[in-house]
Amino acid sequence: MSNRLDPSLIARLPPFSKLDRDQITTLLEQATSQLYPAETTIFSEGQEAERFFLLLDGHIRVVRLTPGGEQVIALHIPPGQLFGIAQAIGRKTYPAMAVAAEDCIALSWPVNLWQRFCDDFPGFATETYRTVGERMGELHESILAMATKHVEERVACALMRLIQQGGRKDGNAVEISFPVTRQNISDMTGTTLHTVSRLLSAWARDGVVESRRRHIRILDPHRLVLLSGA
Amino acid sequence: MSNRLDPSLIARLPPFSKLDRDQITTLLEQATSQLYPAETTIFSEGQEAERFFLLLDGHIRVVRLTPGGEQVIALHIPPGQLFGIAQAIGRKTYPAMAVAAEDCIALSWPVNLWQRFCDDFPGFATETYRTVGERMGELHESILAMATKHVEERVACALMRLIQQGGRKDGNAVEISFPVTRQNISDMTGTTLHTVSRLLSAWARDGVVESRRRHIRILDPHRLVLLSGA
DNA sequence: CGTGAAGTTTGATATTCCGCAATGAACCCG
DNA sequence: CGGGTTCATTGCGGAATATCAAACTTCACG
Repeated sequence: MSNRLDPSLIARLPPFSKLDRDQITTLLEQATSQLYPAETTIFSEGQEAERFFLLLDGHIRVVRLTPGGEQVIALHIPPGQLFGIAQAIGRKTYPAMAVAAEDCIALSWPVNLWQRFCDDFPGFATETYRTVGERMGELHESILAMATKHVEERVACALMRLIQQGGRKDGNAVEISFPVTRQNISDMTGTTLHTVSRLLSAWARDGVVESRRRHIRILDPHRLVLLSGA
Repeated sequence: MSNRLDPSLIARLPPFSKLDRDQITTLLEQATSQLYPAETTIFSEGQEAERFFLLLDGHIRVVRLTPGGEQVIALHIPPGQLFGIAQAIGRKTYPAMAVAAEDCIALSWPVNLWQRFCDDFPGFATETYRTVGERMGELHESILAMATKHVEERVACALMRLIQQGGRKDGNAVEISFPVTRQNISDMTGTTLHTVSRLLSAWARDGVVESRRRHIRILDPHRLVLLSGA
């Protein structure tokens, strides 16, 4: 809960990019900064939405649970984005669970500041609604993929989404910059970790990917696109 | 494009329920009213969002198309709700296609009035964001169902969603009040019309449903809930 | 009416993918 | 450095569901 946050941390991020130095300072003074170790649950589905968050570093998994205990990963939040913004969609409770995919640092503010931010900070409201729209687009894409594509294509799509949000380029290859298990990928695509494992093995044989435990590199992104059946 | 619209048409609908008579009148004077015959495409995915809509009567299917020409029904819009509200999610183009599931009547306004509505009409912005939130919730549910449930359960869920939005009660039974084909249901659930047909036949044998061409009645809603694996 | 189009049913066959089971490799921590 | 835990691999059999094919109903419309 440091109150020595550097304005440069957030000055360039879209929701705040139009603000002047003073506004940024005000904003930071009211913020709480916290480290969430990997696999921490930041908030749960249905829980009262008491704060909203800005992810500074790391990646968040947005997860929904079934009554039967299975889990589905609906989205990933990349650094620099707001999350836990139930207020933006007229809710008083969080619509899903947020889990730190790796060690994460996030700022957060109490909900009662939400309206203030929207009113006082030009571009804040607009940008958050754009974010909501983008996430809705991603959900749409997921549904489309689940409804029309075969497992192999869906898994390829999932990998592509992952590298789009957390891809470290390395020559021709791309590595997913945060830890991902086979189980995680199966939770994104509605399959089993077995099937994912088999697919990755096959792709590794063909030189499309390479994978260590919890880490995946795509050696031939182009071939992956083909496999995704775009 | 009548300008003799009765204020009572919309005065009670959530987005406008807090407005006084004069405001409603102003609002209606600026609106265009139009009939969209069944199966009409009201707007297409990617198209410039020039107007936003309020559905007065009928049901809308929100559809996405794959490059391969398959279609997926992501949502249904019931009467009384806004749709085509790309502005609310920071977009300049419609994110999906809207098709009239039956004869529909809708009001629409040019986008340049959107900001005015948000500023001038108390509750309008809030209500639209609530709507966006609800639709996001539905997309989440779809994803959860597609990822974790078997076809039979998914189809049962789809029927339940349909009766929730367009269900005419009739004693113990419920009838879906607008036309639905096997193909439509398969487009909602990511199956084939063949499988849906088989399931409905089986359920009809068990007395759970009854169906004519393009119309489905649920005779035993409780059994359907069980089949949905809630 | 009669004809065609759209929607539905059903069977037979094909295939994908899951579930189960067991082994093996990588990592953490004391 | 050893022991346990988490994560990954692989084979096999079987169930769920798609695909193919054909006949049948219902309806709209001339």
